[in-house]
Amino acid sequence: MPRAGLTPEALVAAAADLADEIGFDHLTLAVLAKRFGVRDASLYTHIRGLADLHERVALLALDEWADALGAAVAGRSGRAALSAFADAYRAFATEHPGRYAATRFPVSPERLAASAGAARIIELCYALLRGYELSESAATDAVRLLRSTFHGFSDLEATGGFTAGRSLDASWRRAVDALHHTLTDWSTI
Amino acid sequence: MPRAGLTPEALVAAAADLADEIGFDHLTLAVLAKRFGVRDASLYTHIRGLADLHERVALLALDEWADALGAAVAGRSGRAALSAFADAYRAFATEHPGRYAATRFPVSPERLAASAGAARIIELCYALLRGYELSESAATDAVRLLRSTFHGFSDLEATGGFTAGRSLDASWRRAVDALHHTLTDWSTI
DNA sequence: GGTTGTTTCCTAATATGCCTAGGAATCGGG
DNA sequence: CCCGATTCCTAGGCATATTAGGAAACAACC
Repeated sequence: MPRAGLTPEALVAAAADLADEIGFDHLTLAVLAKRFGVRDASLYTHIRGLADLHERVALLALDEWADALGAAVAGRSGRAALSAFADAYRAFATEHPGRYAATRFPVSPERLAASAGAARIIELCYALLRGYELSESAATDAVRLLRSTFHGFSDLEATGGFTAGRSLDASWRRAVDALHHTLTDWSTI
Repeated sequence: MPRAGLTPEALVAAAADLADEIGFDHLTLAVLAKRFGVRDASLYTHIRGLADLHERVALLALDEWADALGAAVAGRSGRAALSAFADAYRAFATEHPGRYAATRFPVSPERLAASAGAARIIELCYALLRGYELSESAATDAVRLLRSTFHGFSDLEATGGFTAGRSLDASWRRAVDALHHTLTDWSTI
């Protein structure tokens, strides 16, 4: 019987797709192995175990997400950049729910530092604020506010937390407008 | 050997405490049974299974949370009510991480409707906005914004998403101030 | 092309967790 | 005291994660 030709990269990519299909916490070694026509024990040649796979998927998702966010804000500034960033943020969460859930998985500090994704996203947030002229400590507060709003909305939307009949798109746009307004008036609040 | 005297209520209360200690997704029937000095199979007389336990803990947490939020806003209005609500929201999330995680567990619609907790929390959010004079659709957008910001901040804080050195309390206060400002200027944004 | 060493994948086995079936002990009402 | 109902138990099945060790495929070298 020929070999399946597994690699850590192929496993992680397939696991990320699988997570988007069935949910990050339903991601199991058995179903991942089945996707490659292989026994689950065979995966241990390429990954250390389930926890390792989870971390690798998280890092992959953070990288892909950073790419998407970076592309969205490229060539834009101020309100246009904020809006594009926000939409790319929410789009990633809704189109890749498994990957998005993975980004909240607690990755070990060493691996997180070794990978660029997470830091790039934070950096993009700070870059977003250049159009609003904030002090350093204000910028940290503002980045936390942006991330809280974006993450909270995306997470509540993904987990069915919003039940009112009104359009989620409309509420989202309103939230982004409100953030722009807040950032504009930051020093006078 | 005398009986352990289990009841669904005792099990759910202990499960909620356990979730706060070890995390909602590490909550297991084996460790819950051990806490009562009982075999895991014995729990099935009182609960239907793990999924049922998860739902019951979620409903308990929603009720307790609604109580805390209701007490915080009682007798206050406007900015003071918003601030008290926000602090009670975050305090619940940080002091009861397992219960807080449980509130995001997808409970079946029937049970959710049968219990008052979730609806009371949403209702409190709307009540919070009476001081700001918003139209009906605006109120829905505003409630979604409030919940997004509160949930996003609490969740990122709980999962270690904030790493900058600045005080989280200070950033939180700033976020609440920003929301007050947004609500005040809502119609002009 | 054959040989040899390495890597990949397999089978086998253990541990833990959820869950069901059926039996024994305990409790409470007569 | 006894009888019915309930509670808790043992035993077992199934799924998953994980380790150990063996066989087959691959690759490099003669």
